Amino acid sequence: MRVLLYEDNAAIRDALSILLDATPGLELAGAYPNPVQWMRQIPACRPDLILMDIEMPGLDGIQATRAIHADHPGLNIVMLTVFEEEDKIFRALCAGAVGYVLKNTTPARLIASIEDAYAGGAPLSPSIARKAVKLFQQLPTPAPATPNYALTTREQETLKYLVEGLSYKMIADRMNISYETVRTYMKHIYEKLHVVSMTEAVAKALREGLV
Amino acid sequence: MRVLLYEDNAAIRDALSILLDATPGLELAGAYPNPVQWMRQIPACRPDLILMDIEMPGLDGIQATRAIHADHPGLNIVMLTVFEEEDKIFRALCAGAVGYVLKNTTPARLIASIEDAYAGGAPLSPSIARKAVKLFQQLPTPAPATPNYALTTREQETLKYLVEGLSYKMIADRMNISYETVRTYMKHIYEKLHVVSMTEAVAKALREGLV
DNA sequence: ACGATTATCCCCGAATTTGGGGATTGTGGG
DNA sequence: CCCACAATCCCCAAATTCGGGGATAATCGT
Repeated sequence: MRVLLYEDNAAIRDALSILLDATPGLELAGAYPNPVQWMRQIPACRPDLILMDIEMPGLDGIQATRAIHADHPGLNIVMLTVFEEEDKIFRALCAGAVGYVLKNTTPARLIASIEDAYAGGAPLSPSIARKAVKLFQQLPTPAPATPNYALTTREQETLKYLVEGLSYKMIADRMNISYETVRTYMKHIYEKLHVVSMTEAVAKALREGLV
Repeated sequence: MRVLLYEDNAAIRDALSILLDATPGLELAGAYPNPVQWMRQIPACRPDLILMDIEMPGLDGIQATRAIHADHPGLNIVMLTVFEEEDKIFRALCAGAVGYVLKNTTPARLIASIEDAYAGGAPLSPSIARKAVKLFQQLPTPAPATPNYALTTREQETLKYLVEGLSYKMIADRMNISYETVRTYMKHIYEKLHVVSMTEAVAKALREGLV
């Protein structure tokens, strides 16, 4: 299996080059500090898999992944990075990466991930996998099926203001009713939503689009 | 760790019950042929994790997952099934499952998956992981960059529990730190997020995917 | 016309949160 | 070696929320 490496840090690039080349079954097809020249390098190196850093001067690893994936749909691209932000994970996977491993991964695991990707798997560092799964949960639900909590109009209004971060007093003010009435509505909301605190109510309202 | 099992096939249910109960560190909180009565069973069994079959008479495992996840956002649900269709995988993960393991998994791997899920991982059978990643690539490419609030690890944890609806006391308990420390973290979170109340913090965290 | 529901308001006591201080370790960088 | 910063804990006082009562008036459906 031929591996092409894009990594701007020379020390890391060299270390990985040695590691890859020393591994039986793997062959270092090339190693460059950035993927600007990928259009020439890929045909020249004929890699089976690309290890791609995210932060590189010249051309962003995610953009490069998108471009390469569009041009070579069957080519496996694995992101190799220190970033754990959901945003980057999401964009990298959408761009066509099949794996996402963190740089603190041990050499043995890194090799395993490469082989995993080549074998049709999806190597994701554990913490990454969890974040990726969480991203699904934020997606527009295929089958809405929003439960009916039967909140009255005023209760819904109250909940809306609560989600905006207002306190009981401020809500009372905004709705031109007394503080006590807000309290009453909140009690009803808590019963109907099966929650016992403002935070739970806000979380439930946002997650289920009640606002 | 307490595990609740929903599986309609009596033979499989019994076998898994025995396996789970025989595993050190695991405790079988309950085992039922379907999740119709989950509203009563979950408070009664107080599980840390649920193993959920997909095809069950009475109530579909995915729908049940959606409902349970809406009501108990912090509860880990792992799908246990024979289905490998992308459609079911997608819907299950969107519904709130954190893992998806196939029934041909060995007992040892199944136990490992359960522990993985409880530890905050996302146990996916290899072929499932690849399919899940492919689903991302079919998605539109939105996702603007999220601002960096520079929350420390512990502050992020605190925020996560806050979004789950826990009080300061409960968070202190869960994180094995004192109430006062939680207070300190909350003060920092408020400063960094530019909010002044729990509700605002929760709303901001959810809306900007900080959790 | 009667019961159910909605919208409004009130009290008390207990629990929780918030703001504004301080303090002590340990760690990593310059 | 010193400084910044993360992680941990503490106190006080004020503001806010929560649970469990109760009450009045209007509306609505059968």
